[in-house]
Amino acid sequence: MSFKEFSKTVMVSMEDICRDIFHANKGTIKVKKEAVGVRNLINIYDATLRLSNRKGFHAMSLRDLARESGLSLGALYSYFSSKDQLLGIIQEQGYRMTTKMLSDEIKKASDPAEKLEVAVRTHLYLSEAMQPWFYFFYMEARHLDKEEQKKAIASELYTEQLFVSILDDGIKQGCFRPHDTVMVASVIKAMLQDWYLKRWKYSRRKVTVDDYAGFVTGFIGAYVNSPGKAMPS
Amino acid sequence: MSFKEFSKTVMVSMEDICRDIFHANKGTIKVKKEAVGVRNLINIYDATLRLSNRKGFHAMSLRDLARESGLSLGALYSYFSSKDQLLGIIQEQGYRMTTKMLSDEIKKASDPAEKLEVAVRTHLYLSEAMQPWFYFFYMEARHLDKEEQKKAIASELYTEQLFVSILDDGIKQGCFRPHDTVMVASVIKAMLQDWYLKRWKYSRRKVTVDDYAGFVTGFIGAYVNSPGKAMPS
DNA sequence: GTCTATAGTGCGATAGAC
DNA sequence: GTCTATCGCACTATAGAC
Repeated sequence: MSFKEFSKTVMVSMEDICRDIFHANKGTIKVKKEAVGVRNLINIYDATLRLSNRKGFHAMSLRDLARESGLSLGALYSYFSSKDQLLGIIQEQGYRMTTKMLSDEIKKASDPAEKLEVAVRTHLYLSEAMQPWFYFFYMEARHLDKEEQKKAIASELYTEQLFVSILDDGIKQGCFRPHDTVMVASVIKAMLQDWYLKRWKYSRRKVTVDDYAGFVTGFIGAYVNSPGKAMPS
Repeated sequence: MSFKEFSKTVMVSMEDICRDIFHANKGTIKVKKEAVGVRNLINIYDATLRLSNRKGFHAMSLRDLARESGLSLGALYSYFSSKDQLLGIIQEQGYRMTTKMLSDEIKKASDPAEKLEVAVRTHLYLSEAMQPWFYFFYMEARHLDKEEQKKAIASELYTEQLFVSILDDGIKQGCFRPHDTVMVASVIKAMLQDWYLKRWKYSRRKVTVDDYAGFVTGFIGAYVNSPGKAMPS
């Protein structure tokens, strides 16, 4: 599957995400009409990601946000109860959505080698389609309160664990050579994260997400695949 | 060379760094006595890194910094002319020092395979010895003004280029198989950065920097080394 | 060289009109 | 449901005593 195909089938629109959040946070969102609420949430989150990813969530003032989203300062408070809560809502919704989509896609594959490639591709495609969200998750995680930081860490470890399981299975079934699966999963995550953290670099070089996915898959394969068991000199 | 040996021979003390900065910024630093100046710079930068890495540079107030460094608000302004300048000083000095140390160490090695391993190890050891600095460079780069952001990008690309050159040489000399050296250098950087960005994870797992260096070297080797030219299934 | 006190600014959050 | 006006506070930066 290429990124283009992925976009058509799996693509979640900003509107879907915001509708989800709208219903999940009926307690704090004072606006009752879905059409109005969702439309404004789109504006608000969109503006938040744009401003935060430029200069940091903390450096973004609610006055900035009001201007960029087209709402007034007062109106913003109909959609969240404090600036910190705004941060929390965006983060938490993000984990829920991305971990779910990743697990769902992996289940579709059968043998470990295929699962590994699907997991890599899906993660990259997701982060490509939702780059501002992923960048935000990574860079703003430390501004969460203690309780929510735990969720961020859990999310990181959960994704990593998906890769560990695939690798362990592959070794058991003999299609991967034995290796330290936790370490390999760690560096796989590092490579996947580099894609959305350094987008400026890859864009400049005209490396597409499909190029990157192909390269990373091959790079991992050279280490884990069993056939040429020859170790480096 | 292990990290322990590296620490003894190459280790730069906080004091050396601060003495460098003290002399390089005589213009803005109002204190004239070196002993006093350097001692307080150590306190200030140490406190800045500690507070910033916990909750972000922007979220750290100068009142926080005064408390943590043991100086008064007024005294702080004898060591920098604005909060933004403090950020700039720490960043710029960091690039200067780290790129220099990295280049110097690489020059000592002869053949490409050895150079590659030395570059990986040196980068990891440096970031281990100065973890708060490296974390700070990465996370606060976007809060720099435009001029200084260019320097940050240049620094990232310079380090990457060191790896590209080593890989290109290795291919030319036949000890590495032909491959996309720019892409390989990119993911090498991603793996090196993961070490200081996710220290909590590796500490928790009791992975030492020597463990990580050995693993990463082997992981790269599986892809670039020529002997077992067998490509994955 | 370091302190305390404070000027001046811009923030998050709220109240109440429409 | 959205607006404008404003409160109280915390911030960066400076002035002037010691």
